[in-house]
Amino acid sequence: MQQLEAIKSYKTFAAGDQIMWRGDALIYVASVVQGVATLSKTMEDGRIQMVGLLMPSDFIGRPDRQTIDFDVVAATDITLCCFARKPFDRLLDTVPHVSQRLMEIALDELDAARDWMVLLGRKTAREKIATFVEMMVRRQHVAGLGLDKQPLVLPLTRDEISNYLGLTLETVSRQLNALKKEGVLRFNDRRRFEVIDMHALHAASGDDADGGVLS
Amino acid sequence: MQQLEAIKSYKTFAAGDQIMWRGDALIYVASVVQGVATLSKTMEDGRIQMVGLLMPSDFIGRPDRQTIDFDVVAATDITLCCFARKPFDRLLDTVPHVSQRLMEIALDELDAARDWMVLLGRKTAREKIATFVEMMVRRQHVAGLGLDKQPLVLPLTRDEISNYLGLTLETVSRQLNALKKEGVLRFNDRRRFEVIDMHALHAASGDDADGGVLS
DNA sequence: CTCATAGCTTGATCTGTATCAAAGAGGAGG
DNA sequence: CCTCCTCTTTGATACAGATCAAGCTATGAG
Repeated sequence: MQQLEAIKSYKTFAAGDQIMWRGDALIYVASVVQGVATLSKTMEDGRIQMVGLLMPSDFIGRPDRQTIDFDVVAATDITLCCFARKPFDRLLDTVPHVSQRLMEIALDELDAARDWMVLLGRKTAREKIATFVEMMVRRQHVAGLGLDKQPLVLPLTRDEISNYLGLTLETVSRQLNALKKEGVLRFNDRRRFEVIDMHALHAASGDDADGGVLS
Repeated sequence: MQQLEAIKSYKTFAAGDQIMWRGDALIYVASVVQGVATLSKTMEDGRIQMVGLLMPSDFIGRPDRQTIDFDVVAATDITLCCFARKPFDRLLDTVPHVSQRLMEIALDELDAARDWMVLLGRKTAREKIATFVEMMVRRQHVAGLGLDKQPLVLPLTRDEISNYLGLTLETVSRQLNALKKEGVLRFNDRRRFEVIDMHALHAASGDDADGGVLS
């Protein structure tokens, strides 16, 4: 792993910056140190679908692939820990443990993508929003913060959320405000919120009871 | 690779048979020799979303994962080439080429899942159907059949297609018949069809011009 | 402090797809 | 050849969410 240390460097981007363009050569791989980035695809006529959300500890890059097929954009100010592609690939060939870890990451992403397919194809607007908020809660807890760290942050605008969930921004706004009115969420400002009724939130998500969220 | 030969066996299933249940221990990995199987997830209340379609040459199984999180069902009669899990895993540790190939497969699936997310989240019913039919054309060509092999087969019922595309069976039926009426497709029976106007089909898919389908 | 602007909310209306309902094939088994 | 039974088609209607259209509210620049 000392070899990895030798080739790493940090890069920062401001909120809104494009980190990589669809079709770009993948000249480095990186992991997110702090901040949030979005992976998204745009159709010819401008319709956008987010296909992933990168948060601290997430990884960008794919062994043996030269390009990526989506845009990567900084949603907030973000710091990446980057490894130049060439030496990283060499490392893969020599250290089996690294490539095993990458396989795990790829399979985790695949599982997440499939869960998202259920959300996009079959869930109602309400269920989509509840699932999204629950995910924000879970991921911000995992990010080393205490279990009762409140308020939490919505790292995306209403418009970005709508592109993640396959909705319009108006529908996102209405559903979020409905959850507020019902006393499930409380907002300090547009970005900062607290979950008042975790049980109701989960019940609204359409997911199996006790997915282990509260454990 | 002789080691792989030594541990393989064939299994067949009839159309409709459940091949693996969600949560099942993954006691073998397999590749599809012939026939089609579906991967799908069912919500508590019965809503179903297909998250993948296995056709000849596709692979089931994931290194280092003990269970799967979706159902695998035979859509047609199907033959699998199976490898017992334990010896297969041992092989992974000793033959790097195999695990590289598995990584490629996982990344291909991830790309496919992300494309499907765009379809589910942003495409209209018409675009979904056109994309699906185009995919059937492409995959049946790849399966070693001549480029002009017609008629082609729809290996799924209208109901199954609706679960793949995030629609209802009625909408699938209507859209398919609309394409027929417009002279884009021709049906011999419910399952066998020909593409009359490939260009119109592609134009209706919502995908970028010339995705290399016709080349 | 004031303005400009990007993001958000809220209301009215429209529409694509779901839902509900019923009847029409096609194939398998007797 | 008839009879189920499953799959499919087709029509009528309902509704969730999109679209269109104002306003509103933070925030950052000047």
